[in-house]
Order: sequence, then C-alpha cells, then structure tokens
Amino acid sequence: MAPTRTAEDRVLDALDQCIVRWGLGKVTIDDVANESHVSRASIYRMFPGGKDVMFEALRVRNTREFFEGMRAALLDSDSLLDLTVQIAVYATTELRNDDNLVTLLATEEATAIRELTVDGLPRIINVASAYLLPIVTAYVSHDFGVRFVDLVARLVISHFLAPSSLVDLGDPASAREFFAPLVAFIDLPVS
Amino acid sequence: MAPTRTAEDRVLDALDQCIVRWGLGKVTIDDVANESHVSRASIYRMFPGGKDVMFEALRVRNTREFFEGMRAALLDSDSLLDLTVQIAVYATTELRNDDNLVTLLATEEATAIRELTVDGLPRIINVASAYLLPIVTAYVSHDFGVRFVDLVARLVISHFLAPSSLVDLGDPASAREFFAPLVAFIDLPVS
DNA sequence: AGACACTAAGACGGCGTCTGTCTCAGTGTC
DNA sequence: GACACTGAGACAGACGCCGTCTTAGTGTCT
Repeated sequence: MAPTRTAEDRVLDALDQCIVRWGLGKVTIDDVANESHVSRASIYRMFPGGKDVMFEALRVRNTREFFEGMRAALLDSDSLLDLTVQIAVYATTELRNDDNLVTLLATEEATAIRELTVDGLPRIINVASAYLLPIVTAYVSHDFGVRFVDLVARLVISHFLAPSSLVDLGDPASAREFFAPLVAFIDLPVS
Repeated sequence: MAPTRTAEDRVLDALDQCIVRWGLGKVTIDDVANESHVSRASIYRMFPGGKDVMFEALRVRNTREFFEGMRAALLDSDSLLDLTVQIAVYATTELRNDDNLVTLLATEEATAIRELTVDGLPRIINVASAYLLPIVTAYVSHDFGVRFVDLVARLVISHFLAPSSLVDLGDPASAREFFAPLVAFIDLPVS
C-alpha cells in the first residue's frame, strides 16, 4: 500500500491477480480495471496498443524480477563452472517452485510453452544477458559471454520443460557434471 | 476411470474442473466439451436448455452429495437437540472447508452469495428435507419437521455467510447453547 | 444384412461481450 | 486560469459464445 507504488505497478499487479484467478486466456481489460481500481481509459493510455502491450509489460517485469532475485542469490564464484552451476540450479529451482507457472502449464499448456520458447525466449535471453553478462565477463570475453548466457538459458528452459533422465539441473552435483565438459575448454580461474 | 461412470457424470465432473480453473462466469460449453471429451452436441442433448440446465444439474448433484455425506456422518442421537447440533456442526464445518466455495466467495462474491440465498436456497432446503426429514421425524411430526429443517438450514447458511459474535455453529457446545431454546418446547426423548 | 440409437464434428445465424478509440466532466497542481 | 491527469461512459467493429441443426461415422441389436 506504499503510495510510491506507481499506477503502472498497480495495474500489472492486478493483471497478475486476474491471471491467477481466471487464466491467461480469460482475462479482460475490464477485469484488470476493476481489480486495480484504475479506469479502462487510463489503462489504454498507460499501454498504448492495449491488451497485448499490457501483457508484454507484465512479462518483462516478471522476467526482470526473476533475474534480480537470481543476482541477489548468487554467491561468490571461483570459476565459470561454479557460476554456471549456481545459475542453473537457482533458475531451475525457481521455475519448478513457481506456482503460477506450474498451474499455467497444467491448464493452458500450449500458451505456457510458447511463452517459454518461440514467443518469450528472445526476451528472456535479453534480460538474462543484461543481468548476467557483468558477472560472466569476470571469466570470459563479452562476446563469448553473450553466447554462453544464451546457451545456458536455452538449456535450463529445455530441461525444465522436458526433464532429461541423464541430468537434473536442480541438483548442484548433477548440474556440475553436466556443465563441466561445456566450460572445460575456457574455464580459467581468476589467477 | 470406472466405465460405470455415466457420460453425464463425466460432463459434470468436467464442469466442476472448469469452474475451479476459470471461475463460474468464464466457463463456456466448449471448455466443458474439451475437458470431458464429450462433444458439444451431446452436452446439449444431455441438458436440454443448455448452459443454465447443466449448471443447475451440477448444483443439484453437489447438494445431494453434501447431504449424503452428512447423513453418513451423523451418529445416533438421543434428542432433537442432539441431532440438530450434529447437523449444524457438520454443515458449518463442511462449508468452511469447501475450498471451491471459499474461493468462489473471494473471487465472485456476488454470484456465490446469490447461490446460497435467493437463487439456491430453495433447492438446498428441498434436498435437505429429502435427506433429513426421515431422521428428524423420529422426534417430531412430518409437518413440524419440514419447518424445522427449513429453519436450521437458513440459520446455518446465515451464520456461515455472516458469522455472529454470539455463537459459532461449528462448535458443538456453542451450537447446543444456541439451539437449546429453539427446540426446548418440543424436545421429547423417544420414550 | 439392415434398422436403430447414439455420437463427434462442425456449419450456421443471432446475440452478447470485449476491444480500442473517443469525448467529456471532474480534480489537483502550478 | 492554464495545464495535466483521471474516471465514466458512449460508440462501432470485431470477436466469441450460444443454441440449433445437419452430416457422417460407430456399435448394437434382430
């Protein structure tokens, strides 16, 4: 109830609530307006383009918050492998514990999968780069870091959607075993 | 998955699922058809009149199951007061523990309240009479029993929707204290 | 085999709801 | 008083849902 919460934040919070209650496909602008106590007109002023833009804004906010939480949770690492394992384990665990996401996968599977692959993955990778590149570049070059973050993001999401019998990225030991060969050839401890 | 489950049961189960997922007001016949794997045409054949009739069928089934559960849970009683307390406590507890109902009251309050008052109460009282009259008439006449079941049903629902500071019908002692004066003048142990 | 009952699939018109844009009146701030 | 912003609501158009209907396909009887 802090008055510092912007109107946009209140609308996006309301949208989130509506999605939880009624599912992605059933939310209307009127629902969000009622829930947020912001008029429909103001919502359209806030998100020119309407529903799609508002939904995209929520996804961007959620993605940001996801990686903010990750950055706050990362401990000091002594190698790229160590850092990668921390990232993969945190991300996998968070995804598995995200009740909204799990519900979405159960009730609106097609939409949820698109959001984690074709539709949403580019944005996820962009945000991941913004948050993780400064950390990753402690071990590798910028250009390599970009490709490495891209790779890890894809692998984590893929293993979340379709768990492998060979590896559990939610388990540190298993994740380490999995990533070791991938980073071995450039894993240089920071002297 | 028992093959004995009728198509109607499967449709009503699907409807129940859809309501849980999407809320009363957002369920479409197509949702139910997909969820139940019964075609839309068959649903209309099954419930002539469409959506309203199907919803009413589910409410009837739910009400029946509620009172079947109650009848199975009732222990032998030695007086009308004792029986009344058992009924009130069971009903109140069940209502409070009904997750679907609680969710409905949180997200679609207006509809949920109508369902427990103006719209649904006549049906509830009818079913309550059908299940409880045979038991109640151990202590009182048929005509009095009808009016008594009606009275108890109204009181339980009223106290569920608007809890009183004077009495908690979920608590046996409190319920006994509350009902004692109401049944005192006709409470005749079955000699 | 043929008659019968039943179902899934989907086309159809009608209607209600949602969308996105707009106007207008009210409020608070310089 | 000028300005920026908001809520309320009208509006046309699009869309989705409803309820009915037809058609083709399946399984069960005699």
